[in-house]
Amino acid sequence: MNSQTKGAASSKEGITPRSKDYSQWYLDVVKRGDLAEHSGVRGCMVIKPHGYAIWEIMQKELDFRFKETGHVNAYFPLFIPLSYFSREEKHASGFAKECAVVTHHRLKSKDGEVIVDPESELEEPLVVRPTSETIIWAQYKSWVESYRDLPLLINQWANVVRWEMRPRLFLRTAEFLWQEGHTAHSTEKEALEEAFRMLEVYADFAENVMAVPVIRGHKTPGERFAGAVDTLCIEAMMQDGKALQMGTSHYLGQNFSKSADVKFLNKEGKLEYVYATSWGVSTRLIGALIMTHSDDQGLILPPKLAPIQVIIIPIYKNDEERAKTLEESRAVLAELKSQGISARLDDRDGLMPGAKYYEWEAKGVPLRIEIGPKDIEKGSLCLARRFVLEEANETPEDLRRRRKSFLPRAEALSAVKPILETMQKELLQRARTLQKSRTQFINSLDELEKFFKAGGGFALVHWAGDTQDEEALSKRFETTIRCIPFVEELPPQARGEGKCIWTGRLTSQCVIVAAAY
RNA sequence: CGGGGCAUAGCUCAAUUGGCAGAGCGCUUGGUUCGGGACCAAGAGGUUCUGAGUUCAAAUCUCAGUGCCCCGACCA
Repeated sequence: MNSQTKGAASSKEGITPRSKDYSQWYLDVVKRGDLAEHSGVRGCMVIKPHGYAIWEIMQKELDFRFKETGHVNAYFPLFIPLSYFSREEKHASGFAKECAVVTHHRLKSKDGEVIVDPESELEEPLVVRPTSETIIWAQYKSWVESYRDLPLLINQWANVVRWEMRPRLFLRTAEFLWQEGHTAHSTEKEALEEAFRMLEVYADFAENVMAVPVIRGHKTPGERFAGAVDTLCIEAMMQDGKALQMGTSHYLGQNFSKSADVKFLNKEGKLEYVYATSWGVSTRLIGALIMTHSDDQGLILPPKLAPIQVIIIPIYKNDEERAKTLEESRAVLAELKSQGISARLDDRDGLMPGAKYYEWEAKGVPLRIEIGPKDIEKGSLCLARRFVLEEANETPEDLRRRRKSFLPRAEALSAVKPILETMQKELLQRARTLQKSRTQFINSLDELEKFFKAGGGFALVHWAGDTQDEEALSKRFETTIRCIPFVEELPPQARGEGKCIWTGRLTSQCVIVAAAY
């Protein structure tokens, strides 16, 4: 109970999650945003239509970027024979504690109950994939013979199961949806380039579609993916100052090709093991979206990810007005659609307009258009934005007023697109400002302690410790080393040499320490 | 998997010492309403998580089980 939002982000800014209990706030946003709920099935969640619509847009945007970088989609089995796991030891032990295993294939009735038929036990248990490296590489063995077969650039959209003990909607559930790319290359250089390229695809998506600023970096050896030579990641800061890993891209070296025995003949006619990468992002991204942008009114969606970008609310007192405003609403709807904007008309009768405002705000719709008799009379439209960037010294009332604007009809219609674009930009800008304001370069353990006691955020520290030092640091501050940022990501004072905060040794390596989800 | 808490209408929760199963919200129907969460009236909705025990009597007490939430360990 000490990871609250006091400090940097205060509720007077209207951007901050209602105070005391960030996780309660999070659940509230998920619920009122109509995104997902826990199902009765242990650790699993139901993604509701609105939440799934967001995922579909994410899929579309990501898939487009994968195709642009030369990848194709395929699909591999859900079940992995247990023996496949024993081929890569580190990988197997990394996932050993969280696997669901199928051992039987039949049910039968006994005393009015349905039981697992003990006679149907499988000769070899099947592991429900926690990730697909092993089964995909078993397949690649028969696909690769020559350097001419490379590179193999394949992605799959799938569900995976990791038997986590503490589920949290979108952030950590027993089953989740994701994409996993698995590529094979003829040289180390090319594979490394691929790993970096895909990390950049993720970073670009996070920042330019999700409006979530990220730090690109390497994981420390202790945090590396099981079986990887190097793990690259993007880390984002949530509104409470905690970090969330949004995506990873692994350089696997020849580990998996050796364990699956995938060799190719190179141009010189020599037999060589292929070089591999894998990379993935999951529905956790939706959790990141929620925790980055939303406020006490509920979800805020960046326009590029909003299944509904504009909601039209007609206002009327009687049948005559109803007919008129609905007619105008439909005309406006058609014009927005012709602009390629995703718009919808809320023509439900019997609900007060105000009730609809609250509902669509909680669902994160970026822009609302109110159409009443007065607008029709004046030939105007009322645009109400879900989010505007706050100005210095602005009162909440001013802010609320500024969210609404009344414009002549034609002007309003041509303002919609620019407003959406501005909102997209400003959401990123606000998140970036928060991230910067809570990122601090720190060079003593005392200061580090103060920093986390005061609410925390990203601490940039010089680090030369090993995995054991890392564990000790984690225990002491209840934080982890999130990543070793690429040099370009660092502010000037964090570049170059400095004393390791833990061992005192001189080092040029700077890391981010933070509490994490 | 370890520590703590909770489980009653769709949701949030009441129910005094063990004594008739309740409210608000939501839902249905009708009417009046509609520029920031409307109002009135009528109505539907329950195996009080499951199983056993104590008792004249259990939502309430006891035991066991299950599920959920919070904290740790683990994690995309």
